[in-house]
Amino acid sequence: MIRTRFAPSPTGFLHIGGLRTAAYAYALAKHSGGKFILRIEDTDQKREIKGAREKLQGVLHKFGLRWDEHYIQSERAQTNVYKQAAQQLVEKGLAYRDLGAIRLKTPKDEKIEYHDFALKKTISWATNDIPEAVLLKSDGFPTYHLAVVVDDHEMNISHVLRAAEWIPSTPIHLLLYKYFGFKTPEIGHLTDILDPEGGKLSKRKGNVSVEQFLELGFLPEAILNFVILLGWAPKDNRELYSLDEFVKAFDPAGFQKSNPVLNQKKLDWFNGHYIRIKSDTELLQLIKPYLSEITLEIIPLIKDRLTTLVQARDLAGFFFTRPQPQRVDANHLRFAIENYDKLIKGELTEDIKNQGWKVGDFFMSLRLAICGSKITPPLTESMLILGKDETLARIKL
RNA sequence: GGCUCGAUCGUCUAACGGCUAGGACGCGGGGCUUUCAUCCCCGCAAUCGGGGUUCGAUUCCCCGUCGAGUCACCA
Repeated sequence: MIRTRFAPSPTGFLHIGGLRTAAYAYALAKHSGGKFILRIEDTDQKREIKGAREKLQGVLHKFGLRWDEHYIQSERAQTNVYKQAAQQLVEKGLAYRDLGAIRLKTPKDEKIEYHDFALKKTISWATNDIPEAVLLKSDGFPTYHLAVVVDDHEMNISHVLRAAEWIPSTPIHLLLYKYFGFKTPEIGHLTDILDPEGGKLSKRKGNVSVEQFLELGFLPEAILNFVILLGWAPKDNRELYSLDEFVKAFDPAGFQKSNPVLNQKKLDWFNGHYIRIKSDTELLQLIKPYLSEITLEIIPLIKDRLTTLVQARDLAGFFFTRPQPQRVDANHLRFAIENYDKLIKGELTEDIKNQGWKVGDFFMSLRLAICGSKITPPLTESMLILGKDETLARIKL
């Protein structure tokens, strides 16, 4: 049975690349009915951030990524498993003490290699190039290298899937598997998501945290769909996937080898798509956090116009807040007031033309007076929702 | 710099060694339309360079170039 894990360190937010890693590991396991494990790698006490773990779990849940088992390394460290493992290597002469820590011993003039199931390639190193990495820190906590090898073995992880930044430390792990006599799991490395400006996606250059995208009003479905297609593609190039559909279609053969660039325009497109396929009542609930006064009758008017949920404020805010008076042709407004009933029935077009006005100009004056913007939902429907009194009041201003 | 990985439209990508290199986003044009969108139609746009191997290279090999990652008692 395939058993995968997502092993983030709780740094306070979930990186968009981390979400992708989790989704791939989840799909890899679930595609064949395996188990997906969440392991919190918090062995660095100095970087401990309170509440980060709960926050991370909450975000994962929003995406439907549910784990079957859950471990916390700092808790496991208290059982001394890592300390004993390191001790064992020292006794076997495969590691040594150095300034209060324990370091790995690396063999001379040998070659070590593994086959990467995501990169679909065998990668090898000369053991002389492998650093004598610290295994156990002087505070008694294990480093990532020791903890990951011990835990993946004890938790029976069959496939390790992680970011490409880990490739250089893989030979250290390979050596440890060998030294401990553990079976080496299948190992796969994912591409790095690149920033449009170049280089690895970083906080500096823009949004990288999933929470941030969520706050801006991107839907989990859209973020997930977008991110799984950065670095993975099916043979038929299908683009729309729910999590379950992705799990069903998942195939490691679809992993890309070269680093993708994050293209926010595509995310926008996915988000617009997922907003549009929501029911009006679902969308109403989703928009409320951004515009609490929003009502169901307004939803159909703005649904096709939203890229993100937060935009509902700009698009529908005028329903609840009178706009600043705009400079428009007073004749247009006067004519609208005099013919209000005909206007909202949509029967005023000919009369407008007979006044010698362009229909578009006339309605733009009204639009500006009522909504305070040139970009608005359909005007007549908006007037109906506002009601005669409020509409006329705004025109009279 | 050492080590490691990578290279198809601007971006995400498809193409058992064999059609006019396909799709999507974006972009341009058009249709619909009282704005903006949505929706529909059309279009622009790519195999990094040089050598091989082969009847034939996007695809396989080598070199170069470019890009990325990593070189902590952080993960």
